[in-house]
Amino acid sequence: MAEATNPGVVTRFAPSPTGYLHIGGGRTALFNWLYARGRGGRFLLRIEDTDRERSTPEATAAILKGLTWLGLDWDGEVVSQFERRDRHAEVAHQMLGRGTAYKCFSTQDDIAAFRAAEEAAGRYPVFLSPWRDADPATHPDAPYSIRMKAPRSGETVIVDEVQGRVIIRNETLDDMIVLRSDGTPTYMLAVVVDDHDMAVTHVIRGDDHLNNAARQQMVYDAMGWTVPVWAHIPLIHGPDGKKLSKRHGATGVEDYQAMGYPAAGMRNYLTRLGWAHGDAEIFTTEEALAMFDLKGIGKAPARLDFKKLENTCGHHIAMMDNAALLHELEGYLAAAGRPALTDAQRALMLKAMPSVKERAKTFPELLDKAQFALTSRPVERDAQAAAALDTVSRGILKSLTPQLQSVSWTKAELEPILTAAAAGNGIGFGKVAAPLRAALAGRTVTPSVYDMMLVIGRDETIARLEDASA
RNA sequence: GGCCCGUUCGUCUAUCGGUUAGGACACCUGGUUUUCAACCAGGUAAGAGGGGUUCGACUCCCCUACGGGCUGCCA
Repeated sequence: MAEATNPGVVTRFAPSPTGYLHIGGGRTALFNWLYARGRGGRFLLRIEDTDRERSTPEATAAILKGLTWLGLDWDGEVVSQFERRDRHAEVAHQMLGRGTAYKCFSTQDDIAAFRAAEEAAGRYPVFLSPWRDADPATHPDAPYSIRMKAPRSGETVIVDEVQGRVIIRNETLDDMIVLRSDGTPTYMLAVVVDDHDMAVTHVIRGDDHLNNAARQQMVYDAMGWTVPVWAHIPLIHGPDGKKLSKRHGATGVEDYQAMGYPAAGMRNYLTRLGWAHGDAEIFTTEEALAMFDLKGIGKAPARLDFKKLENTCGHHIAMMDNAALLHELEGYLAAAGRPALTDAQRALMLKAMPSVKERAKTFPELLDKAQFALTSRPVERDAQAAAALDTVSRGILKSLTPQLQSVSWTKAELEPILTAAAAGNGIGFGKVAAPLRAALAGRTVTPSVYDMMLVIGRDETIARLEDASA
């Protein structure tokens, strides 16, 4: 273990339910999960659904589905941030009582006017509320928001496990609103209250929150709460180095499932993207759990590389258990909207697995390599296969069938027959293998001819040879 | 505009002041082979630019360039 186990660790993943689970979010969740689980700690899930306009139950369901597919399980119930709004408001009022927050009667129009005037003058200062130090006796009977009374001088230091010491001068930060004039909490307040109440010890999230951390830390301080360990990780970029967006194609975790990448491979790849532990490249989830630490996270944004993703997935498909592979393959079929396997195909697929899994990087590829087993007579032949079945070849295939009737169906018994056929016709084995592939699979690129014969069995083999030589 | 973060082979990265700058993916060459894949052996390829500090900088400091983020009564 890179670090001692620490059952006291509590991490969380806190997405906004405004779409499906973004691949970057999936990686953030994975890092949190690895960190907590690797230390015997807890991993919590909170849905930040305070934006009622954009939050949907469908999005929440999609996020849970994405996490589940990735194999990331969370402890306890999923927390809805929206449902905790009363608690947030309570804390805002406690801040008022502590003198660390104040009522602000400036309207949004006032603020907009202030900003417009400052910008016109070429300045971009923070908004300073005239109500910050106002005598409560002068408070009008009007709607107000609650603003944090942030320090106006000095600096806030964020000690971050990834970013190091980040110093923000307090004068660059305004008195952020913690409770809106309609009584609803803002995100900045809600995250802090929730993380505190949920006893989160390590906040591992995208570095787009790094600046926010300073203001959030002020809330911790204002309430006298313990600040969690911060770890702001760089975002993932597309292959062109730009922030990952729709135009890069796949951005949702569900897209990757539908493209046929195995979850174990995704976990490995995503773990390794922006994190390193020496030369470790291909590892199991158990190994990742043992190795993962915050120190190994890089500060620069990483780009998605599909070639490496595929290579990583190929290793995982090859090392996966056949039955587990079949099960996940069926999950892929459903996710991709492809027809499910019949019982017969399922049995054949399982039988074919050892001969195809070492040559596939994705599920579509696995299916394609196993096409010989999943297809049924009459076998459809592509152009090259048809060309391979010339008159001479058909004659050789025809001469083969009687011999195949009686041998025991093992590679050891089959091999002498085929090599003899080649030798008898004065040709290399490759020249016999080509028409055999064409007859058995309808293609010229297939797994080993012996593997195919053993998987589909004697009767099917003979029938296909007869079809081809007729 | 202000503030914050980043920059090592094409890509992911190792290095934590002294290395022929290492590994992986990709790519190229050769081998193996029953086609393809896999596999084996080689190879091409890197510390953004400029100043410092130091006996010595990829490593520490400053500037510039480029990229990203924040700058909401969004999250």
